[in-house]
Amino acid sequence: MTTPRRDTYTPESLLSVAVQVFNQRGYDGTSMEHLSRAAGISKSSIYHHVSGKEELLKRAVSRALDALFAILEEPAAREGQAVRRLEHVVRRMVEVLIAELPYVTLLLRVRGNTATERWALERRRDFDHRVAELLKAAAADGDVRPDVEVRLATRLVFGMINSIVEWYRPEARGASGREVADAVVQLVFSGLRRA
Amino acid sequence: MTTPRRDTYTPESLLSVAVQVFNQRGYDGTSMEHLSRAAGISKSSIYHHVSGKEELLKRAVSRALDALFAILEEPAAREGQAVRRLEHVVRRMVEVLIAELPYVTLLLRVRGNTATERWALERRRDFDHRVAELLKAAAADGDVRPDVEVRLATRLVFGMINSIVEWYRPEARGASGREVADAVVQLVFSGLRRA
DNA sequence: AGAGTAACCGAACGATCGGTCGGTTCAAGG
DNA sequence: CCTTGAACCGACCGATCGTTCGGTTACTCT
Repeated sequence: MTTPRRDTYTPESLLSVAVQVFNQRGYDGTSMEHLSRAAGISKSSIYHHVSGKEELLKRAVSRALDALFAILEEPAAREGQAVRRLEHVVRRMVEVLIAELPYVTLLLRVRGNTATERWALERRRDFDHRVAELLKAAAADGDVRPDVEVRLATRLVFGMINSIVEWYRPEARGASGREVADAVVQLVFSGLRRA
Repeated sequence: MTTPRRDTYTPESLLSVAVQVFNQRGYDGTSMEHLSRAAGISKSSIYHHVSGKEELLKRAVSRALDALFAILEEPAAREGQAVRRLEHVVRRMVEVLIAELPYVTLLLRVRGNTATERWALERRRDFDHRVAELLKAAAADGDVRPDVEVRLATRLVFGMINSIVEWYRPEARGASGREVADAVVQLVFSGLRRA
């Protein structure tokens, strides 16, 4: 059993600092100098823990993507009525987004300038399609209102959920993750579900 | 009457090129070299038309903000029932967002790294508050459902509307601006309005 | 105590950043 | 035709970018 040295950075703990700075300044707007100041170690020391700036980005968006894809593997997302599965996925998306807030925030802001960013965008599209198919299935069951296009509705619902990263702050106890998830489900489904 | 020389850049026509590149690569991820290549003139020539990179940003976000604030001055946004005024503002926000798509897109992505960006964020907050007060008034009238917090609902609705910039492409004729506006109003108000 | 090594540092690398400068091109107006 | 000035250019500026390197510190293990 290796006892960890005290007070020292691991790739993971360094990542949590870096992601905060990335979200505040933007990935491109963040220099390694910014990161070193925020971490309290020298610029060159960062390279002892990670291979460079892009590895930090890759680790961050991977964490977010893994958490999102895990939702689709949950039993409640795989079994039962499509509209029920959709509701579960929507609720869990909000919860995951809040639980992994800084990582998902960063994921939602990548623009595609580097190979890592383009890879992240591609995996995001995969996830979106998986959820869109759920909504399509619910529409085929006749469980959602037919007067709004499925494709359009999917995008608007994703927009509402993803926008949470723009204002939710866990430290300011305005609303818990569950309360936000309830509100989103209310708003989305009282608008979507047939009256 | 001064006849304009043909084929030459004005600050405005240069801006429309620059905003496209800003939106594709991100403001910080865009160098003057990128802009010059996209505009087809040399880097130094850009400085003949505008004072620098930040002026391009300022012009772009100003255009977006002016268009948004103009909505609040429209008669239908100032007179009548609060819930009616709110519906008008929501619909017009979608229309303005689509009409001025690249400029609003850039506005919604500023992070606050420069003075111009912080100024834009401040004006955005002002606008948000003006709309939030409309929703609050509609709630006081008893015209929106009481089981979702006004503050929370405002943010989620803004999130849905603003997310349009992430996927709407005018060239691909999927849905017209009016169709999108209709869908948003349907989704927002069939969830908001008391049954 | 001595060896091994994780953690860290300052200095410097070539590249690129936003921006400046002196000068050239070219079409309009007298 | 000749002057004028808008439009444009290549070369260059100091600063900063992400990254590398040689070396030092400090802790663990024997």
